[in-house]
Amino acid sequence: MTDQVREAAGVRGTVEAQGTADQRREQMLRAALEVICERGYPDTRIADVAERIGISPALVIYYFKTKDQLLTEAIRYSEDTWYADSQRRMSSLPTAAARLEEIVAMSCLPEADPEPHSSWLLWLDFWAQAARNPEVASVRQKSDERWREMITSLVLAGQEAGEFAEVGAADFSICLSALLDGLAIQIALEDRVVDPVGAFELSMHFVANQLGFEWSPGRGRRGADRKPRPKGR
Amino acid sequence: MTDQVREAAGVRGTVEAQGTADQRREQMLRAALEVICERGYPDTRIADVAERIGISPALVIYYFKTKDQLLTEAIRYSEDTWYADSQRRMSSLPTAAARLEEIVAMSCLPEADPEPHSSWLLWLDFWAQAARNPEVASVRQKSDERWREMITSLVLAGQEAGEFAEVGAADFSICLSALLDGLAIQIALEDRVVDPVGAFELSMHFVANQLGFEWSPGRGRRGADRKPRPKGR
DNA sequence: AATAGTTGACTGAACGTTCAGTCTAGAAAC
DNA sequence: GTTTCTAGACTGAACGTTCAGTCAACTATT
Repeated sequence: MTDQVREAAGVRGTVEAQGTADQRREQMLRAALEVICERGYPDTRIADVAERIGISPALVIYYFKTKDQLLTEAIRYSEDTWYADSQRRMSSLPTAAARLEEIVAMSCLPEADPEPHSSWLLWLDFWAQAARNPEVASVRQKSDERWREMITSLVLAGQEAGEFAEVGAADFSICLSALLDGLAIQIALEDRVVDPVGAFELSMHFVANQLGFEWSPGRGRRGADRKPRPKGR
Repeated sequence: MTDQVREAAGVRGTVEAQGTADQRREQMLRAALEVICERGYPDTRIADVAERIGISPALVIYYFKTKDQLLTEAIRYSEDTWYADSQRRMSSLPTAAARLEEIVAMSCLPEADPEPHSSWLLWLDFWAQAARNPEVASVRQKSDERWREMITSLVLAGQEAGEFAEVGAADFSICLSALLDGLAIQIALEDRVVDPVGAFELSMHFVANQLGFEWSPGRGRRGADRKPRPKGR
């Protein structure tokens, strides 16, 4: 886990004074995200973050003036990472339908998150925090807009290509993103009746139904019948 | 506000030693909910709750052994109140469609919440808390099951009455509740593009579309064009 | 009907802990 | 030799919880 850092640092030991500082920051941001996932946003202490990467708490304050800054930047970082990742995945897929499916999969299925953080729980804290912390609120607003725009333009592209029916793209994006958020809650909270795969298929049926194309669980994607996810926690 | 207590206590001054204690509890629970809405679950201090009703913090601990107990009971209380309220509303409506509409309205439109707490934000804290607090988690699980069962049985009833098309009631309830949760997030966070009325109509279109009945915004309900909700906060 | 005993609601002050942030000074880099 | 990075000790404040005791209202006793 700490090897990522060394790896990313390159083989050369020196020359990277400026690089090193940036790496330190990222290292802390990642650590912060891990702690937030485990303990929750409000219960995340700078001492936890420091301990996780074996440095002193004072150093965390040295890099981020305050705890709040560390945490809000961590959230921003997570947000950007996720978005970049989704862009990367989109770009390698041919049809609008496939891209939409990928988006839905990213929201429902665990698997290939950006690295080890399972991040689902992060959203819950993220939302709760956005309610009172203006900084976080603006990150969320932007993130949500980005997300909906992504869906919207995907739908429009699909419609131009003749893949999708002519429904209101804006309304559809609001609907789908809300549905995915709602399902994400259940998944994050490990609800007994809403498992990731079920949520994925439910969402895809909704999408296919609304946009008027055919979709069935099997397909090229490794989707439907994955390994029987670990049940208790 | 404090008059509720006197009112509920009845005109008689004495005899109510046992009643008084229960009222105190409820008074504290309500105060706790108010504070949670304002400051958020983790930042709610027992001193806040005490101050709000003009008592000493020690008294709060006297009634609830710990802060945690106060807060979890407050959530349970809120949950039960909401559920009871929804039941009450259901019972006075004739058709399954009308009841479903009422449910959707309760999830989207502010207006007639159980009293002053606008409670939307509560859900966000509720979910975030459920992620790590087992006590809260079990309250949420039950609450969600109740909620979905309510929808399910409503759908089944509507189908038997010939109001609705024959779709899978269980899947539909998962879908609708997720959609409503997702929209609730946007409403709570006052997202620029998802206002309560828009969310309500979006949901109803979804419902009507899925269940195959006609629905248009106007109707008997005072729904669509209400007073132009206060924008900033 | 006055007195003493009992109980439950309630408070103020204090304790103990936890934690974000500061301060000082040493080590490393340039 | 100055700047950057780092750690350890420390501080100040916030806050949950404890505790000893007050006050008022009943009950039982005489």
